[in-house]
Amino acid sequence: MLSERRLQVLRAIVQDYVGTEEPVGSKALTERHSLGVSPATVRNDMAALEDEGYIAQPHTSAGRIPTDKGYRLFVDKLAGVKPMTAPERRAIQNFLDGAVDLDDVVARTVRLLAQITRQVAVVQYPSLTRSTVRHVELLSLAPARVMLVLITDTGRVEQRVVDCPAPFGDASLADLRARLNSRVANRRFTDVPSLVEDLPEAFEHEDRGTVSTVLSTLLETLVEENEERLMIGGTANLTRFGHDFPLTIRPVLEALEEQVVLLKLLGEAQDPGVTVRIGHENAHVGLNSTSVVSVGYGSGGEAVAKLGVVGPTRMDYPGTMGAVRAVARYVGQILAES
Amino acid sequence: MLSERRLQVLRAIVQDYVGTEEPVGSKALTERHSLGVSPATVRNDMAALEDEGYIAQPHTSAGRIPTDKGYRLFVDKLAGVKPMTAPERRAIQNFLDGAVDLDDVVARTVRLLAQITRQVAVVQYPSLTRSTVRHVELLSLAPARVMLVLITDTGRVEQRVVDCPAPFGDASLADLRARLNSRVANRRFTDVPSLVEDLPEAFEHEDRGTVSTVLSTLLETLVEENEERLMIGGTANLTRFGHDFPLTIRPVLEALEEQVVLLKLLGEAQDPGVTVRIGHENAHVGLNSTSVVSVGYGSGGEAVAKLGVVGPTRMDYPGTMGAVRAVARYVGQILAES
DNA sequence: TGCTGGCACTCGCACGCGCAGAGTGCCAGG
DNA sequence: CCTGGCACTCTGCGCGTGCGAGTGCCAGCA
Repeated sequence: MLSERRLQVLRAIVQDYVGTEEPVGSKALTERHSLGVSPATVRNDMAALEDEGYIAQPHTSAGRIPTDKGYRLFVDKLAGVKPMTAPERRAIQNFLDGAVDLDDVVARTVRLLAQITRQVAVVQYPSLTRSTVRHVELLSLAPARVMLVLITDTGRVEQRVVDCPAPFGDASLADLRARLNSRVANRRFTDVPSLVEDLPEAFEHEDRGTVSTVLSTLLETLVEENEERLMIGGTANLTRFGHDFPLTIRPVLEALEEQVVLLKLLGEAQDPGVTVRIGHENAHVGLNSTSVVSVGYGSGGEAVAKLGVVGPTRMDYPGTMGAVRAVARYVGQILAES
Repeated sequence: MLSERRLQVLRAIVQDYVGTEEPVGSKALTERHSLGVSPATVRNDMAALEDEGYIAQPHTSAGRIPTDKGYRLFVDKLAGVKPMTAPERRAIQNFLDGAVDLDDVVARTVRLLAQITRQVAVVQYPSLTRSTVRHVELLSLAPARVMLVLITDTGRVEQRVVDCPAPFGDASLADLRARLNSRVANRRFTDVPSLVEDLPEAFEHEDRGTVSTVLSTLLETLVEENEERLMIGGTANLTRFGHDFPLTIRPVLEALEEQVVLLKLLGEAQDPGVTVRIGHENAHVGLNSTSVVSVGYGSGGEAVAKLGVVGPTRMDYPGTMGAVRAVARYVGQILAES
């Protein structure tokens, strides 16, 4: 167990390193933080912290930098979430209030997050699986061709063109539309399958094939998790990463383009609050030198999607966590209103 | 006017520089290209080319590199478009054929372009203004709230929520839907305003306000050019840019995030064929060290949107132009089929 | 007139060196 | 258990040097 002072030393190291981006030595520490002890004592503490794996020195006779483990301890025990100031909160709200539709909300959120955290922002579109159906619309494109439009409570719209096995009359179409909506409107996606199960039986024999086809397309759309989209922004902030560019930045850019990777990354974080994954805690190797700060957001009490930022492990965790949390909160509000 | 051989020398310089990324000297030139003359002669030619501003030397006693003007001449006069090979074309087609909807087509196109050209790919979504209306759908969300869904012939879907000045009955809604569609279905966006102008007059006085509101929202959606979206990919390829990273890459990333900038960039290119903008020909300063190769694509004979790549001025122009043209062609085919 | 080989010249770059500065570990004393 | 002192170890930086690539120019030749 580490003594209280040693924890303070670790905290000071993290803070200084985050600020200066340079390895921090014992002397500088005692000067900037009033620890009440001499550099020599701090050196002993640092040696102990290094033994425990919380800090490391890039090379002999350089200062120390925190390890992933050190950051982890810092985040868990040593630092709270720094709340946004009132003006900041107002600015967030104002900026998001201008959004006209879902795409715009997401786009603005990404910009905003990237701007306040000065890092790469990732915002997942409100997920289909957890939301409810607002409306299902069926349009006849051709005698045997129907367009299915699904509108969710978060304002998201998905459309699919369905090729029917047989021509389908407008009357039948209207019938199906009405029955479908009366059953599934305002129901959760997960409930839909059982709700429409017996729907084909209500139709003439000749129409049943088409109805089944439409229904299965609907169900596919509902569960199609890999259709989950996300938007990223602020990649230019990656240039503030470090000095050893190409090697650091490249895998990160590659990982960011793999939406699957990002979705998985966000999905893994199951905490109700802000989740932080530091360095090697990220499964994807390209992100081993980054930290991901994410949180769920949603229109009601429940989270329908995630958002977060990707930045260097050397980041301002309290500030970033505060920003992420605040933005998520306001996005949730916006979604609830619309 | 430059002699034939001097043009050949310029061509050789461009080709070598693109290949090696290093300033090319007179000796290396005569070795790699059979120009039939000695290095000394080539040196004289190079001096002439430099006087004319086609090439430059980074510092005295280094080889020459092409200037923007040199690339321009190369593209205009010295190099054709290198067509894709048959296997490459098949690969493109196969890859694009798997797409399930418009988003998927665009996403696949971006990946594909980025992969073949090894540069940053930009694909504009099929533009609203030039396409035609396939269907307009109206859904009642609440008594005085209507959702407007616009479906275009390219498969694009736009939706807007309209707050009505007065409650609007389901019968009126169905009426409006029917009238609207009979007038605008399969018409070009530009024709829509005049087609719906007198529509409110067909309704009861109490509904006219709502009808007007819905119509003006529809018109807004149609003309809302800034809603034009685009998708970019392959940003990781920026890391192959050069050695002096942060300075070069940062403004490019920033420019890429400014969709407005990119849209303007693509919009400026009005050529029917492949357009190349080299270095300082790009209005945006962040892109002064890049070249943009773009081309229009579309489902019919007419271009409905643009796509292209952004890369270093030192790029393989013939190959890139060939790839861009080929991809655009196949995307057009896919859109026409669906 | 235009091409060629030869030659002197100019730089940029990589290398090696030495020095200063920062930071450490250890130890003896309070 | 803390502190001041001391010897030690690195890294980064400035500097001078040598090398090599590449050039420009010139005189000779077809």
